Amino acid sequence: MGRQPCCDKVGLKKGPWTTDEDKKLINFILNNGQCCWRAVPKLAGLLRCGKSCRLRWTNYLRPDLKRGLLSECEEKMVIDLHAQLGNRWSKIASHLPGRTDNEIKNHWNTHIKKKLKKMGIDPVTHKPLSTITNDKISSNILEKPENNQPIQQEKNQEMLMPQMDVESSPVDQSTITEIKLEDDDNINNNNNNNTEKSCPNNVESTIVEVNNNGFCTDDVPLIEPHEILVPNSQESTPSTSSSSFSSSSSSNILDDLKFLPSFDEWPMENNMGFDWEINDFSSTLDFLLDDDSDMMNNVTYDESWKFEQLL
DNA sequence: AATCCACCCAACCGCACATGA
DNA sequence: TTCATGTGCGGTTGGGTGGAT
Repeated sequence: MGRQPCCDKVGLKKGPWTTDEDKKLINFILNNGQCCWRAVPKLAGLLRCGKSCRLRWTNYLRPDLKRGLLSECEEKMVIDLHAQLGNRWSKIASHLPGRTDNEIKNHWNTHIKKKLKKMGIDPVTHKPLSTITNDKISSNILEKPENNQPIQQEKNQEMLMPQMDVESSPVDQSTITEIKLEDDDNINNNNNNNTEKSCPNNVESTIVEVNNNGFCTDDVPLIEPHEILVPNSQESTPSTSSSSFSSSSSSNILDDLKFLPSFDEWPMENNMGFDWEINDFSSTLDFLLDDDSDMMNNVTYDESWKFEQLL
C-alpha cells in the first residue's frame, strides 16, 4: 500500500501565492495557531495543500523572519557551519535566527558556492579544488582569474582555512571553523546576542581577513542593522516603500507586514512556536482584512523591526 | 524594441522521520 | 510491532527579472 499523498492534488492551486491567500493564511494562523497543517487549507478557505501552507508560512509569512541578503557575518557563519554540518540546512538555519533553511540553501547555491569556487575552494569539501604544490598550481580547473589569481587563491585558502594542511587534510576534518558543534549553546547565544549587531568574535576576526582578501564583498553590500534608517511614519508612504525582497509579483504582503509589532515586542516562543495573540497583529489585520483601510492610520510602530531593513 | 540568456528564489516533490493508535 | 498519518528536510524546478546583444 502506497503512502497517501499529502493532499488531493485535483483542484488544488499551485504556484505563487496571492495576497488574498496570504491574508487568509495569516488570519487563520493568528486565530488558531500552527497545528495540523493538513486541516489548515480547508479551515482557512484555501485551495492549497497543507504542505504548501506550511511552507508559505515558515519560509515567507512568519513574522520573525529576517528578510534580505545575508550579511557577511551570516554568510561566514553559513560557511563555517556548512563545513561541519554539510547540507543540513535546517541545522544551519537554526543557528541563524530569522533565516530559513530554504533561504540559506538558496543563498548557498546561488552566491556562496560561486564565491568559494572562485577562490579555488570546493564548496562540498571546503578544500582546494586542485592540488596545490609549491612549484606548480593547476589553473585548468579554476576559473581564469583577473590577475595573479593563483597567489590570491592561496591567500584566500589560507585565510579561510588557517588550520588546514592543504596537501594532506583528511576530508572529514573540519577545515574552517573554530566553532565546536557540541557547544551549540554558545553558538545560539552568540547568534541571539550578536548576530544582529555584531559577529561572534571568531567569526568577526575571520571576516576582517576575508574582507581584505577579495571575498567578493562588493557583490553583497552589507547593511548593518544599526545603519538601517526606519522611516518616520509621516515620511514613509506605501508608494515610496520598495519591497526588493518581494520578487513574486503577487506577493506584496510583506509590505503590509511591516506594520506589525517590533521584534522586541514579540511574545516569547513556546513549544508551539511563537505565542501570538491576535491583538499583537490587530493593526496589521485591520489593514490586511480591509482593503479600504488607510495604511497610514495603521502605522503604530516606527521603531526598527525585521522587515524594515528592506526599506 | 525585440530577443536571448543567465541568474535568483519561491515553491514543489519525494523521501525520511516522528508519533500515536 | 505494525501501520497510518503528519511533519521535516533536502534536492530540484520553473517562472520572473534584468542585463546583454
